Amino acid sequence: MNRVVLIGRLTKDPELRYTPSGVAVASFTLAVDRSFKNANGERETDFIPCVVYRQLAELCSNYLDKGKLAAVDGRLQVRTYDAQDGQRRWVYEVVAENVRFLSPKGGAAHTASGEAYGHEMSLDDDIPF
Amino acid sequence: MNRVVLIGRLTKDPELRYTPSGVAVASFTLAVDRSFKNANGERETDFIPCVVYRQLAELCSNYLDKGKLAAVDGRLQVRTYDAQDGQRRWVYEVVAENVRFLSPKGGAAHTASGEAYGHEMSLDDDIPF
Amino acid sequence: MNRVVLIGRLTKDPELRYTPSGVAVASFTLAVDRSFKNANGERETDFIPCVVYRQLAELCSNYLDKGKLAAVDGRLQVRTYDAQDGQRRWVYEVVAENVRFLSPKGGAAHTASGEAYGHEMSLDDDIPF
Amino acid sequence: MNRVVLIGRLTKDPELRYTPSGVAVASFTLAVDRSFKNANGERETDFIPCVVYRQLAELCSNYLDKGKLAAVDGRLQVRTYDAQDGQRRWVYEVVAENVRFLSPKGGAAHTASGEAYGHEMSLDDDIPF
DNA sequence: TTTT
DNA sequence: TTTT
Repeated sequence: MNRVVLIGRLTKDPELRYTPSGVAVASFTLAVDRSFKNANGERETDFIPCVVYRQLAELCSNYLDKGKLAAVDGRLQVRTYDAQDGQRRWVYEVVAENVRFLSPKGGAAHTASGEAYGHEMSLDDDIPF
Repeated sequence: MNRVVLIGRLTKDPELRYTPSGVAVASFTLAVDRSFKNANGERETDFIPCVVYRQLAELCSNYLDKGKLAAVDGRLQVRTYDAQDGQRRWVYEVVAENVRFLSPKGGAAHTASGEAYGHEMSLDDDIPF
Repeated sequence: MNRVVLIGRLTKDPELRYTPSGVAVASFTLAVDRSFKNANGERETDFIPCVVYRQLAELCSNYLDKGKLAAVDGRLQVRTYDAQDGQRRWVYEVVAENVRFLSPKGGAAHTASGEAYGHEMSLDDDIPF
Repeated sequence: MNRVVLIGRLTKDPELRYTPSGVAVASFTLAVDRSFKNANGERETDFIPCVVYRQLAELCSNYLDKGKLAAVDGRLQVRTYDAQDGQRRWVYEVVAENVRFLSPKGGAAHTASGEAYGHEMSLDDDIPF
């Protein structure tokens, strides 16, 4: 079991890439405010990297951009790689399975279509179970 | 373990009540759209009753009203009662521990303060752990 | 967005049925203990109905039975029906998308196979995204 | 909003430390199996660092050890620090707010008390809301 | 209609 | 008893 739900704002426009086999991959970072204040009375923020695949990646790339609010539901994944300094490094990211666009219509991201705002996007948009 | 996260719109203004001992209790129903379409190509909606206690109840009563979008994080609770026809009946409701107001500022609900929009409200707003 | 995660014990053996079109449907109730005690110092329990479809239904029917511990990850759904007294009634249930069998091997439920204990069962057991 | 639920096994015994001000802090890593198989038919595992504070830290330190199964419910937090090579590095960890011990009684971890197995431990064990 |  |  591995479930993550986040609500936050994109720190930048999503980056859209394609795997060698042609699968769309979008990545972005969510700025997620903590619900409590720290010892200095400040509200801190966690910056959490997210990845999305396939059709949902293209939707995110079309409807989300810097500053937009989104909810992400997915799982926390850890990848490992060997850095250029010869050290093993870890990458933590949330693999989003559903994304809900929460910023109201308007702004560049929404000129293509207003439809996306108002319901959740998932990979299996027509499959009840 | 019992965790629920919902995003939906209020079907009505919240109802605010007080227990005999003076604890504020707000209740409202969230209309939560399903992320998939049914056999007829329609997107169905689940209407999910939510309750909130104490200070958070008063915040919800002030900042939320009919049609507003909100995210709720809490637990699913079942209460039982004996109906007037002598039958045992069950009440299912999500007891919200955190609520995030997602409707943009403006509208009657936000004239009192613009501050609530933009961060999550929880019962322990200053306690890090 | 509609996410539910529960850990609890089955109050009975699961019931396995088939829809007219041949889809397997398993249903069971989870007894989920609250993490806090009530005013009388007692730990209360929520009894939460769950449904599972397709292949996962058959797995649950094979590996779960009364008293077994399980984790369920899914969504909260509300169905409506007209009762025999002419009244509209509501059914709340968690539609499980993933189930993890948490009771240790042994007992009748596990004679068929020991494999299920130890990893989560989902509807798309071989699909990474 | 920032919610994480994990079920996995401890890769080692938890480490218990105290902050200068005397707050107990337990840390451990959960090995969380993915629910699907990769392209080579193997089930991969995510190794996810978790931290727990205060009384819950001491409970974890007493009841959990290497190989034990646990469910964790909390939030994903990112800390930043400057490494000895002068580079900024990020630490991702799940701050557990509730922990449920899922390994059956018995084994060194349970000689102190059998009570912990069977219900969830949280920081506010007697507070209903 | 409830489990350990 | 249902929201956009």
